[in-house]
Amino acid sequence: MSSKSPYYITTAIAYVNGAPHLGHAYEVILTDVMARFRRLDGHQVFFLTGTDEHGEKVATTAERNNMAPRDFCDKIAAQFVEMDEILNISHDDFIRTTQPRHYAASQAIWNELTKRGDIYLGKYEGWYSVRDEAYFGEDELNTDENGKKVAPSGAEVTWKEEPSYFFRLSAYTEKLLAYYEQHPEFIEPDTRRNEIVSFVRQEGGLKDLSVSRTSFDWGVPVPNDDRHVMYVWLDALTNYITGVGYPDTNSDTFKTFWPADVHVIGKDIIRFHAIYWPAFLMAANLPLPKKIFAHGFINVEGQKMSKSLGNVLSPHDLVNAYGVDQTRYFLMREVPHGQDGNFSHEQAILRLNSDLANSLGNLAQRTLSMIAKNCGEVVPQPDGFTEDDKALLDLAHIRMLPLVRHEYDRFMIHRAIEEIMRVSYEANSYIDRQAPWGLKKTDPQRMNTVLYVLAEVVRCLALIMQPLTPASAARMLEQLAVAENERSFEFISSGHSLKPGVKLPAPQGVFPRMGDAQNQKAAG
RNA sequence: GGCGGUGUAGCUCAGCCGGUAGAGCAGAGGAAUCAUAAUCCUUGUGUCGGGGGUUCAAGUCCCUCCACCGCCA
Repeated sequence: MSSKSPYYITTAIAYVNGAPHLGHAYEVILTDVMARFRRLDGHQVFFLTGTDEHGEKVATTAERNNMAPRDFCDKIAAQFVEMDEILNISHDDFIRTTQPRHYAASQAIWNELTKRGDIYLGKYEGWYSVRDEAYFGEDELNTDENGKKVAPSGAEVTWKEEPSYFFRLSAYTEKLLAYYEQHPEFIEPDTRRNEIVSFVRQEGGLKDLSVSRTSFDWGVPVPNDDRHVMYVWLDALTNYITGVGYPDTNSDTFKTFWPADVHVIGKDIIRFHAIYWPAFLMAANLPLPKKIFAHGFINVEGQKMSKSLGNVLSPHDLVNAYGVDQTRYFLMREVPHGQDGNFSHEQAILRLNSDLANSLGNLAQRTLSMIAKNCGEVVPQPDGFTEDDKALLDLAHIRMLPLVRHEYDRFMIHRAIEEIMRVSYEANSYIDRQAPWGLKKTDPQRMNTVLYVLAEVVRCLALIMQPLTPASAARMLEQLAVAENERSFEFISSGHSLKPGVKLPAPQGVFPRMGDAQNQKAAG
């Protein structure tokens, strides 16, 4: 197809402890938008998402629901699969850590680490919190009102002692620091990298990491010692290589796609991805992913989403209220690169109306309906372009894509959207300046040219909107009679302009205005 | 407590290596009427968190203080 480099992008795999919420939706949409952009831009893309299903917490939750862990996981995993369908996610594979292929990969990497001498048997003892899935030092604990010891999170802790395998993380302190130094783009945004570097630089360096448990059995068995199951994070992180065929490092997928171009994750799990994962990979003698991108969280009406506040939004709520493409667009538009974003119904309506309905949707509609009424329902024949025409066409054909691509390269989707909207504004300004409705009587030839220019700009806008609003962009392209195999970004050029005389279907509005009805529905 | 970040128009944010502030939305006025009552044009006197310093010149560099956030302890 093209000589552009393959592109491997992943979401974090979702922990199946609970149902999908808006945060999961945001992450998978962000990743999907990036994956679609790269595909349309000529890259061979592999987009992996999935679910993380092991660990004591899942086992406990399953038990509380009177379900076997596996059945419980099946149930929740199905909800994530369903969410991806609803959100029109274009993943190439959906991995579950309970799949046989993943057991094979996890045990293989374990064996590699062992072979390398980086895993040894020791003993873990300390105060353990099931809820946090973590041990705490005596000095980290607080005392609650009943005089009981609790974790910093407030979770109950119990004294536990268990034999455990350890990963020699301490041996990687300097190697990791050197890697961060040599690859400043490895962790983004910068503020997250600063945090990681200062953590790794801590006095005494990194401590070895407990990587197995004997106190429960819901996990991948440790090879040659099945009293132990592997630590969930070692198991979970390995999904990124399982997905491309590990342990078969000679497979086509592995050779093509590893190392991954980017792991898209939430800022809360940066440490696992920016410290543990590269250390594991170094130990297994595998190349490291090129980038860890940590996104922020979505607040709702200015407040953190939380069950106790009762303001948890499900992806379904938004999709029902605004539509799939609108939900995708709003989240991408309103959450700046790596920062937290805010969702509010008022803002959603303002944004969706002003960007999608008023500017872009209306531009397409006014253009197409004038063509339908005045040009015999076919692409009009242009007749010589003026400077004004050329300026707008150049913007759409030549300048827009590089500007947008530059922002995508940096995960600045909100900025990319601004660049796209700028073109839409320019086109609306042009249409008023040229006033084709007035030319109808005075100069029909010129009217045809103006409408042709507009239709051509709408075509380019629809093409570049595809990653963000795939279904709506497709509808716009259908209305312009653009064939499905002519929708990649190489068609954003004057060389692939609309052919005059081609019959066009009846225009239909693509981005409806949101009114109070939607607001009510969403709030309820 | 340590490290890092943020604080710029009503709202969300841009402002690279210093040269006396910008964009979108919202608001106001006008034009137009092809279109989803959508569009276009015009319109922002903001102590750029406070104070001090360096400089001919500082959101933009230095110091300090305040507020908020993140990571670590």
